[in-house]
Amino acid sequence: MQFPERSGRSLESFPKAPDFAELEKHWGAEWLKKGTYTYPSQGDAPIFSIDTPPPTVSGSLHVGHIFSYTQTDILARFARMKGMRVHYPQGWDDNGLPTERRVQNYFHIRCEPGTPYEPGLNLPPISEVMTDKELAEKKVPQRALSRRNFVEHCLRLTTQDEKQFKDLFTRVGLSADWELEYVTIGKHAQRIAQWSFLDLMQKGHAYQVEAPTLWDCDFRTAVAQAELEDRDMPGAFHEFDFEVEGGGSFTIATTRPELLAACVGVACHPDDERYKHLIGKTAVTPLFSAPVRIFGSTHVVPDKGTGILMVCTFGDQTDVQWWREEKLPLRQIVGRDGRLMSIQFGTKEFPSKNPEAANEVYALIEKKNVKQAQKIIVERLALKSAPRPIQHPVKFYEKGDRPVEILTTRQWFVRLLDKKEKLLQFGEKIQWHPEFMKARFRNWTENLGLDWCVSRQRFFGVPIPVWYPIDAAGNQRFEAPIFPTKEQLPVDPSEDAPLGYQESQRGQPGGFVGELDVFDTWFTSSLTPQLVTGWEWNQKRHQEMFPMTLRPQSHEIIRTWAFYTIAKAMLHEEKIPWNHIAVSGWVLDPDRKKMSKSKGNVVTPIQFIEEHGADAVRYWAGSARYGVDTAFDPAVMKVGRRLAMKLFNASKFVLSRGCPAGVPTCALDLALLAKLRVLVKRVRELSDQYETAQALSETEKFFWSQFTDTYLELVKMRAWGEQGTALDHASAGQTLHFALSILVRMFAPFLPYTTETVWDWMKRDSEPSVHLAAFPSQGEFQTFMGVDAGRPELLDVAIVALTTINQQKTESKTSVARPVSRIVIAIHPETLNDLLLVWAEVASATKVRSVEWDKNPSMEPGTLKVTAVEYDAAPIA
RNA sequence: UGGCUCGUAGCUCAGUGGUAGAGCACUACCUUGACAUGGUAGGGGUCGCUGGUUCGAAACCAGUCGAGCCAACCA
Repeated sequence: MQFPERSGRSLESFPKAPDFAELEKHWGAEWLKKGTYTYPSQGDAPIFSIDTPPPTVSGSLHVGHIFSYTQTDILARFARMKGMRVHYPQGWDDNGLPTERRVQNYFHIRCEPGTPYEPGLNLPPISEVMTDKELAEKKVPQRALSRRNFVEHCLRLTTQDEKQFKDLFTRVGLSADWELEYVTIGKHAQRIAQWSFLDLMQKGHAYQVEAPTLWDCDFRTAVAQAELEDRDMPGAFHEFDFEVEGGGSFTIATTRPELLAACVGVACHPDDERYKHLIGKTAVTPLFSAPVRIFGSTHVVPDKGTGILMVCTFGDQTDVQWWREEKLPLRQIVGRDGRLMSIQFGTKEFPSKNPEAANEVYALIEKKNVKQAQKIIVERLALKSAPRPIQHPVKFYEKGDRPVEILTTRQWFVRLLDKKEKLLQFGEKIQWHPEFMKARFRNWTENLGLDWCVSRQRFFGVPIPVWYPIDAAGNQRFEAPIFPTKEQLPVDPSEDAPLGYQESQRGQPGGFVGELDVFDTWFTSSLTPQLVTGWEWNQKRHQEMFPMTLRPQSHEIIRTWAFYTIAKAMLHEEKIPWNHIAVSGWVLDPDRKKMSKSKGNVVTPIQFIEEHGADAVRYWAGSARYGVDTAFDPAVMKVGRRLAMKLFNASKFVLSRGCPAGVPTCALDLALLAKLRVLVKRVRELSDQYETAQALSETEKFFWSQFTDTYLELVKMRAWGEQGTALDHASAGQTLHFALSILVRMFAPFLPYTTETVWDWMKRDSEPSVHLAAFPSQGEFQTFMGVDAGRPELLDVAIVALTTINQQKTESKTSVARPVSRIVIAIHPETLNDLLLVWAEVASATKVRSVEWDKNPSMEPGTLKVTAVEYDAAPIA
């Protein structure tokens, strides 16, 4: 079957130079209008569903967003062109601490539950009211708002931010289906998250407990293990003596002397000759004279500090472990605000052999923060030596400014520690791209130390759907929580009353109280697959789409997002959430540091889209392999722009030639098609394996080295109809149009604007967008030209001849357009036989009028050498 | 301390057993009827280092140095 006949289009009818900004605007609107990327909910074609990362809506975008989201888009476009039904939603993660903090700063407000609700309150951004300088000088406190007012302001700002994100994502050509847009604070997301909780409760995976919990004193909330990071901080060993009951003493070393009042035990290694005689005896703390038990533990490292140490509630996680194992008492002194609480020595909880002295000392540190308390305690202690400064890693909440404390609080947990093996098995069932990223998941899962704490003492989040009854005596009965029904969801227990109660019973004896905590933001984020399929609220779609096809994400959140999502799918349905996970690398600044807002090295993407065009920016993103960190380099965008420009110009040439009726018959044309056919096969395979950067690289290489720089030059005269027969002319036209159609579609996933423009020039009215066209296939070649009769080596030898003669001209410092009156070429006889089949094209492209062959069997086959050359006139001086 | 990744041209990166590659940058030349946001050519690398396997190693193995990430350690 031939390529349909059509006449050429005059060159003047094409735009002289493309205006990328204009094209982006035009096609962006057109695709939206025509629903080009709308999910086809009907049909038998396989589904390609993407669990897109909802970016944190924090007001600023950087090139890293564009980088990874474009890589996903490229996969989506490949799948769509391969005939799959692509389900490509885009969500926004607007629930959580980063948003809360941004809202606080933006409006200069804070949430103070209990503040009366002010209907219709609509504060302007603080920047419109006063300058940063005024704000600092006047020390204006943040305005306290009710939770409802606060959440309203959060929503106002996130809506505004989301529009910015959407504009940028649209501009860069993401083929997301905007009808599937979602937000993680929306009603639907709340319903999904709360249902997840109820399901976990019912299956016995969730529990609440009053237990040591990681706590951030600034945000005043519990945090999870996955949200911690180590920071290297200065500290100091302080050495001082404990007395032993019945005589004797020993010296302990600690970096946290301020916790002395919270000391509940002393530990040494059971084999340590220096201390093992003390095991079982009772020590007495200095200053507070509290009796504490001395015990042995193999966890103690004898050559660290003094080899004997105090256990406090709680200095670190080892303390928690010892506290549990040794059943030590609880003496908590640090409060939720990071200050020392009021306590009384000489009580059952805080025993002391000298309560008066103890209380006197404690009065000095009461209500002080940890740092101040340390200073005071150190001054009072009889230190054995000057504090010995050290540099040590300290655990911080990743968004916090002070080290986390460990406090005993009532929190909700999801039980995971007993399911490590199963989680690992589920991780194995998923295909990781690249494969080695699976090791990060494995590593994290194997080393998991705590169950997942899912409750947060914050305001802008999904409320935990629980109430607690209040008994007749006015006690809250946490052990008897009341849950909503599925139909009630979503609920806000602080505003809605549970079934069977009236709102007036809130806080009353015999009534109820609503849970105030909200979920960890990952609790909702880990449900994105359920959220986009609809889960219980769209069971048909959920059935056909779960597990989803692909989760794209970056590697630093494998331990959170990927991990929790896998855990949730496993706990709820015993399924993996997706069949593939593709992990993108990071964008590094030129010094190879990760770009991040806190480092101030962030590059905003819009300026690069303006400067180089969206397709050029996409080219940069598409050039990077999955899992590989890439230094930010605008030079790559320039290359992308050059490619787009070349595609425009080559298309103009081809389309200006017309496409006469006929079939490809010339050896050169058949050779090109044979090579193109191999490329198509290769690129289909590569894209199936998520190796899209390689697919782009090979397509691009072919385009430049086999098509524009060479074939187009060789075929020109024949395409103009100035060489060969009418059949030869038709062969050229057919080949050019067919090859262009193939190449345009192969570039379409990478350069959607450029290719759509070219496709628009070449397509018939009835044909759809290039992005809905079929990706090139072997079958298409079969239909077009039947059996593959092409000999690829003929194009190779023609290119070698063209290059060699051009090289000769360059060495002569003359124009390549200069006619050659006579040339002598040394060549292997067999190579000559091939070259003669395409010599007419080579001669016309190099303007050689007369050639003499020096057949030389000692020449390397496939090469040739110019031994003499004469030009028409003297070289230009 | 353990796990993973990386080390190739001035720069950004391809290349997993067979004569070291691309683009950018650099140099020279050329306005030729798709394209000067172009074209034709050119110079430039002991593939971090040391051993080993192999006829043959940038690639495989062992070790080593350096960089990054994830975790462990946190008294």
